[in-house]
Amino acid sequence: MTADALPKPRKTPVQARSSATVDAILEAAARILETEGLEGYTTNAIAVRAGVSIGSLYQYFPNKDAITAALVLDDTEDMAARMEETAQAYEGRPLRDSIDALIDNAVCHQFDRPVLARLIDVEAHRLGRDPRLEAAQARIIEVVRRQLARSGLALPFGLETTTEDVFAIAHGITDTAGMRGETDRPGLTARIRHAVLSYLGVPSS
Amino acid sequence: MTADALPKPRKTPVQARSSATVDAILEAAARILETEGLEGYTTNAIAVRAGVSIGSLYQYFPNKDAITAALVLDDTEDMAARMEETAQAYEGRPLRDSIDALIDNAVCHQFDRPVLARLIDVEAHRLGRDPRLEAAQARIIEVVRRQLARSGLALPFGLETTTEDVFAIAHGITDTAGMRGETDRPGLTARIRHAVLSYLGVPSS
DNA sequence: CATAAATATGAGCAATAGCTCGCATTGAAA
DNA sequence: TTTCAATGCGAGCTATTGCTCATATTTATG
Repeated sequence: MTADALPKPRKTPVQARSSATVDAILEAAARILETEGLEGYTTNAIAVRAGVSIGSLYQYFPNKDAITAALVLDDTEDMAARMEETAQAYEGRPLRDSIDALIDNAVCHQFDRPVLARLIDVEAHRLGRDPRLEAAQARIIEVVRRQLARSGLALPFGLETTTEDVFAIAHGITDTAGMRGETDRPGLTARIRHAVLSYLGVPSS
Repeated sequence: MTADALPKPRKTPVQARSSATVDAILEAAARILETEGLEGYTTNAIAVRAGVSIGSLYQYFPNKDAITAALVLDDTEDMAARMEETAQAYEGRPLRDSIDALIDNAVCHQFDRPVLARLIDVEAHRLGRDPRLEAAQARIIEVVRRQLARSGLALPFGLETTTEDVFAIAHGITDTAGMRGETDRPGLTARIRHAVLSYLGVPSS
């Protein structure tokens, strides 16, 4: 018997094949959420689609919610990284260009997997607060807040509220379009840009 | 044995007490969704909170989804009725006033029970198409579409798309605010009005 | 090769969900 | 009052789900 008698924490992959197992599990979980919805989202189904036994799944995730939480965290951190890269790439350029690029990021992220994005959102709220997730979310918000702060615009409702509303507007339009199965991504981006820029009081191009 | 041997369809209330039972079930279902979320949303829990036996519940609803569907339909039809009343009450008045009133309706509807409103939305999508629900949704959309059509404005993206976006913008902002626990409803209404009016190209008041 | 840690397996358990069905009670019509 | 349909009841069946554990296989290391 080893020195550790705690049954709670699960193993962290150290060999290559176990990392592949974890990846396969998360990938399968995402695909099931996307294609079957919450109904078919069971641990056994995830294991089967991942080509992994149910026992292996539970060696790396203490419970089902941990899988979902990992999915949410990965998704959010990925988004944060993209937003930060985009903001840096467009540094010094006019506000309209950088906002365009950021919107394109958000649309790209949520538009080609709309069902998955929506369910991840729902589950994230159900799972409650998580420090790592909140940190990733804060990074995303910070990118936009900094853009607005540097813009010199007379913001309609203060920096915090305006930032929140810009996200809400973009999220609302993208979500609705995604659920309706719209396919015209450039058109969608144009609509969001118009909504955001007019909200900010930037004259339309 | 009666002439009808089909076990599928359930009874429709004809006496007063059974109508009360159905109401209690729907009320309990809504409250559980609101306070416990989808986790605690079980048929047995609904029956207990309604003060009704599980057997009675299944005399009026063929399955669990039928309860949810009734909840969604009631909610949507209620909203449709309010929107139509408001539109009629503000007929002839300037666009800004009627839009203000309609937004106030939507905010009022979704703001004081944000969790319930969100879950109803999620479930509505999961349940798929239903003619009666789509009819109620169409009534709501029609109210706004008519407002926009009569306004004489040069709409940014055509009548259909603009109507859809106006809803999406209002929905997005309200949803986010509701989930964050914001309590300043007049402020929220002002933000939505600004977002919608600026999107429509109406100069701010 | 020998050994032990890391990894993989899947039958099956405990808990719980949705739901049925036989029977009791209530209400209304005759 | 009698009668029967309408309504109400809840123990418990069936299916499924999250999850465990004893065991087998693979890999790293010396």
